[in-house]
Amino acid sequence: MTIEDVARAVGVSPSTVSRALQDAPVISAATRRRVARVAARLGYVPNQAARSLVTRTTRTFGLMIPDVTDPVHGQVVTGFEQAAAEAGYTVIMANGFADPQRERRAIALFLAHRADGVALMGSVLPQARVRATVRPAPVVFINGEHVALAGYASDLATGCIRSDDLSGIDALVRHLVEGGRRRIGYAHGRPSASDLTRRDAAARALRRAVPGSRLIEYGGEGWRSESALAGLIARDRPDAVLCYDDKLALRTIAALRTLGVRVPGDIAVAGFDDIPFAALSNPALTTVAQRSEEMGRLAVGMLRSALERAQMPRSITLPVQLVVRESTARRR
Amino acid sequence: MTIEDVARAVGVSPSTVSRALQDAPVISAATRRRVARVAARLGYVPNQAARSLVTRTTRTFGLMIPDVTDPVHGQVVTGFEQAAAEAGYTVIMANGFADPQRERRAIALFLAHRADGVALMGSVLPQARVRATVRPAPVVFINGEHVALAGYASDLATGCIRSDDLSGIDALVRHLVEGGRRRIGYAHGRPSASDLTRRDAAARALRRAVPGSRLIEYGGEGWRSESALAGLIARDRPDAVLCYDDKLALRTIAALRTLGVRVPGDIAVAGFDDIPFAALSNPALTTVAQRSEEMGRLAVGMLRSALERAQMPRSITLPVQLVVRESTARRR
DNA sequence: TTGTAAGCGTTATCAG
DNA sequence: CTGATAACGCTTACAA
Repeated sequence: MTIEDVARAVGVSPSTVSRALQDAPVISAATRRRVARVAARLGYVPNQAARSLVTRTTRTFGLMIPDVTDPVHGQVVTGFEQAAAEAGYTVIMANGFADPQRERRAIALFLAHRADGVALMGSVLPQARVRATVRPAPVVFINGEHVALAGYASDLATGCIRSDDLSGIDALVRHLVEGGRRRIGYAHGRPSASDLTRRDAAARALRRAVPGSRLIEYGGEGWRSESALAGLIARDRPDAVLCYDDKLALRTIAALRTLGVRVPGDIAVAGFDDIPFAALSNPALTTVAQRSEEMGRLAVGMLRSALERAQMPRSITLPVQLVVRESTARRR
Repeated sequence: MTIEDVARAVGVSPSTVSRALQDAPVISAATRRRVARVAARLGYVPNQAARSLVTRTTRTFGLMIPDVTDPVHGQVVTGFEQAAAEAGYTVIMANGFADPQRERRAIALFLAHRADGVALMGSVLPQARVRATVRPAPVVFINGEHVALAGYASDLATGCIRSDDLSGIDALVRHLVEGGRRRIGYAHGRPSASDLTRRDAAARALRRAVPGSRLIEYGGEGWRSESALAGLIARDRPDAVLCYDDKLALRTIAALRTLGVRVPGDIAVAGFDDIPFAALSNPALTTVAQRSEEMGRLAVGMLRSALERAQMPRSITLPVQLVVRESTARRR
């Protein structure tokens, strides 16, 4: 079923059908209607590949995420996909699993499909180099995880979106200290730039809030299981533990419970992200809310304006919000 | 950067480059190497659109899910995407949100992109009609949700994948009854075929296990918020509530907790799906484990064999497994 | 083993 | 307002 079949059926030329289907203003209303009717009856759907070939545009965005299974990533995908669909773009998706090899493969995929734009979430690749590879298509980075980004380093000046982890962690630490917690620990997630960034942010915030104190670290390089981590924490009995993210916090709370440690009675626990289950856990989890879905939408927005204005918008840091719940409640 | 540029740079014809890059056996090893080197240096990536146009195959699968945000869907996507990548397929993704209109749009998208195969998760559209539309590309349905599928009705004979909800619910009900629970309720999720199926399965299982008893229903048509639902349950005080899925169960437990109802002390609560957070909740959630990731992989497998053998494999019902945790523990 | 040429299904240009 | 016609970038007979 090609445009030619439709043309024959209507009794016009292929160009007329093409124009009619694109609502080109030159076409007569009558023809447009006839063409539309016949095309619908025949179930004709224009071949995107053929169209892309000539228009040199695919109306496709490539989206790489580390792993859809993570609730945060899922929300970013949702926001991205919806915004893309609204703008008439198709999304091709690939999981990168925070692995350089797989990320490169994902990018090659987007290149092969000539995606009009590319969004990379949690990419561990060097941003400038990626941009050079994907050029001329615009690339936006969402919460980049390239090693060089750990700690104080910063994203490229344009096209990067990230959450304001520093403020989030700072608010969290202040909240903990105000609650009378002094010995504060940080539970490491899998090694990553953002893990280090959050750890550093916590250390600084703590030094500021409680002069002379030092952040205790759990996990990190020699990272093993959550239960091992919880064992460490249970033995050490800090006043509070700040976890890399909500998933880890929830697992830690569960593991502590099996060890007979009460949260927040014995130890306060906080997470990061505000995933849907943070509010449902028992105790409900204190955390920092990231605007994940908005990040996805924003990425599409940046891509579109880069395409329209031929210039990538400046990088942006989204504000986060401290969400205080039960897991850090003051000791009775 | 086209195949012609590469050809010129190497000093051969475009066809030679094409063959070399595809590892066609006819090409000489020397040429193949030269072409590969130059192509890499130039950063040449074949244009998929052009390729599809002539090969009449896109190496692309369309995947529709109701909403990636749901953990179960996320796992299906992961399995699907991985299996697809391993087989050299690209995934184009669209959210259907259990809305016929959006599902049709998603399918139109797959059609436009000439996806070699299509997987629809939780589709609310009539299966046979969808098949007819997408033909000749194969379509697999994962946990179809078309209204006609509610209760006892069954999927098409080929290309459908679903979890054995009936056995799962049955095991759940028996477990509850063995635990001494007699007055058993079912908490409805959003209206859907699987919601009805599970409700019916629960009703039958209960009649079988406790002759003369009747399943109490919470929510359903006049469905409101979880807290309203929890209010209903708290007032009615059944022995146990079986929830449509884990998300609902977790929310219900949280809401009951704020009402001062103890789980499982006062009321036992069970879910369905075994999402990752089911094991972490407090109390840990009794549920039925679905093999979500495997469903995704299986869908790709079915699509591939349909493509290779020109015939869609028979429909399959995946076994599920009862996972007993704290939320349905025997009353002390 | 390599080159030539046709054609995949569209759209854009240029006449009419 | 509509119709020819030439690309778009690639693969694949067919020839050499």
